[in-house]
Amino acid sequence: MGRIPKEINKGAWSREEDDILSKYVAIHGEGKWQKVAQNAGLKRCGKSCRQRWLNYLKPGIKRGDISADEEDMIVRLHRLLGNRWSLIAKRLPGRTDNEIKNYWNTNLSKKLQKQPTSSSLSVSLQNNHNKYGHVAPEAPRPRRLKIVHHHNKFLENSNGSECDQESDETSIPDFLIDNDHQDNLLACDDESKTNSEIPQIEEDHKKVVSTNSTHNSSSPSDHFHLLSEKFDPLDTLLDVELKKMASFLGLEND
DNA sequence: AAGTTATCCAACCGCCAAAAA
DNA sequence: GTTTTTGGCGGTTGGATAACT
Repeated sequence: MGRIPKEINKGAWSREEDDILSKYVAIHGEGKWQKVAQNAGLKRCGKSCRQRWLNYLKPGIKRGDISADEEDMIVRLHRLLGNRWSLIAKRLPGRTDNEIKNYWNTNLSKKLQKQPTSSSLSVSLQNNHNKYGHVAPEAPRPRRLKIVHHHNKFLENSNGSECDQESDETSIPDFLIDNDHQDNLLACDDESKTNSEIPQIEEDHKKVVSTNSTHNSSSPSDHFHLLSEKFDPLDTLLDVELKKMASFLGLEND
């Protein structure tokens, strides 16, 4: 890890620090956070700068007022993905993993705990609270999946620039790739939730799907997209995907 | 009004994989 | 091939504030 400067600030960021960081990133772009901290004259470690930027300063970040639809999405995604807050956050544009994690720990976990314990989710939640009321992992977390990086590129490139689908990600199971593109699947669970509530990210997704269909769309992932658009068996598909993921991660018994 | 407890959430921490040297 | 650096992630902490007594 990077060396920590002799004198670093900790705790809440001041407005001045925010301004400095915002201006620096606006000029020089993101990345090389250790250098950002040094060159911008911030007495912060690089990680702190990165976190501040990604969670609060970056344009497009929403704060507070998580809607019922977003809440519903979080619950469903958590059921599918567990505590993969970053993956969940990617399905909720403008929301950060930290915010979702906090929201889960302070609101949803309690809410679900109060509900009847008919679902495995509720049961697992009840069994996984530590002394702070936080949710502990339901199982030993697998190592991070490279798909996260793949997805970032995927989305970034889908808004006009060239797509990175031909990168060396072929070793990644298709179901994992599809798990990163389940907006349709999740949105169509409830007919009352129109697709209009699925924001820009789905538009990106649709572009990608249509792009795929222009060449060969016979891959399993394409079938999945087609299925999710034609049918509405959300729970069944979720279960199937959950099992696939669990199998891949070696968590079949969870 | 004052003290105590509970809650929220921004920020920190440690771990790890990937990239760079 | 090895070491170092960087970036990303989820868990946890602790200060601020609200709610309660």
